[in-house]
Amino acid sequence: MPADVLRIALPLPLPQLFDYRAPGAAEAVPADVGRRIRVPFGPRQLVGVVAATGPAGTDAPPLREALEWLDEQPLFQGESLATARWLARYLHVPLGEVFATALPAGLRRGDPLPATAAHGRALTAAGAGAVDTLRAGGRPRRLAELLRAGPVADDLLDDAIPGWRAAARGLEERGLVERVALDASALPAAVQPGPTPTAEQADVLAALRATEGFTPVLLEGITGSGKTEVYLQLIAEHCLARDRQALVLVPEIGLTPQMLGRFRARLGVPVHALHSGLSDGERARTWAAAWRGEARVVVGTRSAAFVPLPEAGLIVVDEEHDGSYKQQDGIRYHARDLALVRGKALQVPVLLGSATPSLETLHNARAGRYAHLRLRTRAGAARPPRVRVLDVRKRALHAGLSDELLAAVRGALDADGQVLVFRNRRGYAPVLLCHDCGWSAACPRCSTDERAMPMTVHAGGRRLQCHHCGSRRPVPMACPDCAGLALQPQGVGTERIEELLAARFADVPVLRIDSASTRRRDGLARELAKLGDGPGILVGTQMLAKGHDLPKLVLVCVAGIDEGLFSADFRASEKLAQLLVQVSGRAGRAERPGEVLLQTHHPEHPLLQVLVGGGYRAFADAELGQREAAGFPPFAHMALLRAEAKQAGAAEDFLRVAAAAFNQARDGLPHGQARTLLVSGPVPAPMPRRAGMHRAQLLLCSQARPALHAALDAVVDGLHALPEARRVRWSLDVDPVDLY
DNA sequence: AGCACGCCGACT
DNA sequence: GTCGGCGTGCTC
Repeated sequence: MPADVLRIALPLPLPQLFDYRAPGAAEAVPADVGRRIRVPFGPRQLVGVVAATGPAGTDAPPLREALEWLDEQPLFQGESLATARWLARYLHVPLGEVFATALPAGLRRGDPLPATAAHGRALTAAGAGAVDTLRAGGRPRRLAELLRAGPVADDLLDDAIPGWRAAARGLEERGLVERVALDASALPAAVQPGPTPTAEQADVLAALRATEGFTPVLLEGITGSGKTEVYLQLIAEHCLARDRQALVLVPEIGLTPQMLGRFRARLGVPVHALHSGLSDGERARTWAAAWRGEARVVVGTRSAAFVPLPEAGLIVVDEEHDGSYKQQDGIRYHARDLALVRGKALQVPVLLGSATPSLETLHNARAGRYAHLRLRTRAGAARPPRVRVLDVRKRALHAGLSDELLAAVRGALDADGQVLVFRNRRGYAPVLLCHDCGWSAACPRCSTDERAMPMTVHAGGRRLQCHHCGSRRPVPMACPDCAGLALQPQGVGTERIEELLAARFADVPVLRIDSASTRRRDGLARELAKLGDGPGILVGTQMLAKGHDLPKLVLVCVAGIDEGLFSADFRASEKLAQLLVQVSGRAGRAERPGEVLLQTHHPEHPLLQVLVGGGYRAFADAELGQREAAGFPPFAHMALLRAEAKQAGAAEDFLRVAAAAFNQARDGLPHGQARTLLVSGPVPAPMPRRAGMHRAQLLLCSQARPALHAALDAVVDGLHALPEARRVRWSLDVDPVDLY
């Protein structure tokens, strides 16, 4: 009988596994599944993960031998292996790409799993007797004195004695100091006591304590109601006290040093952060520490949804509605949905927290699939902000701001308060227009069928930038069409608002916060520190909707949301409502009452009426009704096949063939299911030309998830082999959030 | 994907 | 006369 082969998942956009002989003429055994391995692949080498072992195919040519094992133990095992398989099937992407996405960069490249035991230094017996012989005041002496009380962790030494490593090396050579591994549980556990839970928090905690096994819970709590306090208590009780691990997912801009500090101070165990600002080495170490069960609390952004949890006790998804949980390129997974699938497999509670739950989650809660707990009052003395809609029709506007709004800003500053001015447009002005001939600056590489995309004016009016492809050029001296000198920036972006406010309120600091000023991870904290405690103004985009606490913020002004009220995207209303509620929630967190001004030309718009009159719940009720009537998610399920090509027409050609295949697959479905599957397109993408590529898409929609997935199962693998596929870049987005 | 092979335009 | 453009094909 021929020996079994290794069936390996490789990080390639190909649907199949690749077969190899085990390295060194060894047997391939089932225990190899989940181990990383280096293999030759054509002229290069790749790192793959063993997906299965088994007999080689009958017509198989002689197989190549894999080069080397990279792990003794499988990195994927049990739940993590099952979840990777599930995700590959659900998203219809190759398993190898899921493994690659689940691993931090270092491990993906083939680095060994890093050591994670915390290390420290200790005095040897000889060292203990020799402390007083060292030169007083010198670094070796200070180090030795510090170690007299017992071993000290390396990272604590970093804080205590800068440059201690050189001193330690000297002492180690003389046999006075040694490097020791520290038991994580032996680290000092200085736990800061938390506040006494409010009555509401106590009720919620009681309900959560009663959960057993997999329990999805929506924790709907208004801003300031103390959701984080509930997470902390639950982690302490449900995980740490029972010797289990906790995973906390936060949105990209929610993971601030402030919030990590709070976790660290309260939990008394090492809290591991996982986010894009870390080095590859740090990410790999945290992943390894979680894999070994050493990391008891992991707080991270989207990709942290993949960390192994061999001793899982709880998963928290904070701000579960946040768009940053959905990966928008590569394998397009949703971290919240992944967390739910893992919670089910791991048999642990999954806590979804938000002041403005996504309609998907609300729908699930209402259908009884999730428990639904609420926090309706702000903790402490804080009162909810007063919201006023400012009708600015026929009013004079200065950089888009009305006199009434500016007067309110003055009032707030005079009362020693801070003000946030929110505008969802970056740059100086969205359009540059020639007042003489009507020419406007457009991006040469991006356009819809009807019109080229306008370029945004930046840098105080000196530069043009395309927000779709990023291309830049200087603002021309004269109109390229008529040579006139009447080029005028039209419309208002955050830069222009900043310019006006800085001129009007020269006595206070005016800070603009946007993706440019906050590229670095600590950028936001740095910027906000400039504001201090005194009166001042923040101008910015949705980056300001969450993140740092701003206790002195008394007034939030929302300027120019009118574009958002009339967007074609079916999720635009939901996003706008969430944004308005989130940004409003920033006002008046401390003892001062806050005020919110919504400046609009459409005060009668139903979204504003419902939101201001009945709050987010009323909005969500109304919106869910409309989604149901229109047959949109969460009452239907979608998949979007996107394609782009340099050649005009190639994307459509590919999608036409795909559409035919989907229609054929639909005819093979049971009648009840087939009727619900709708194949629409191919149609040009909402931005048919972007960065020089021609783009089109095909939308699949069904009320029955099984029908949608049956069609995808039948078609997607075959798309790889289509001749039409060779001329295009294509990708499938299951449960798309954006339809473009 | 990424890499090799292969067949047509402007350079030392 | 070659360097290099990217179309096409293949990877256990």
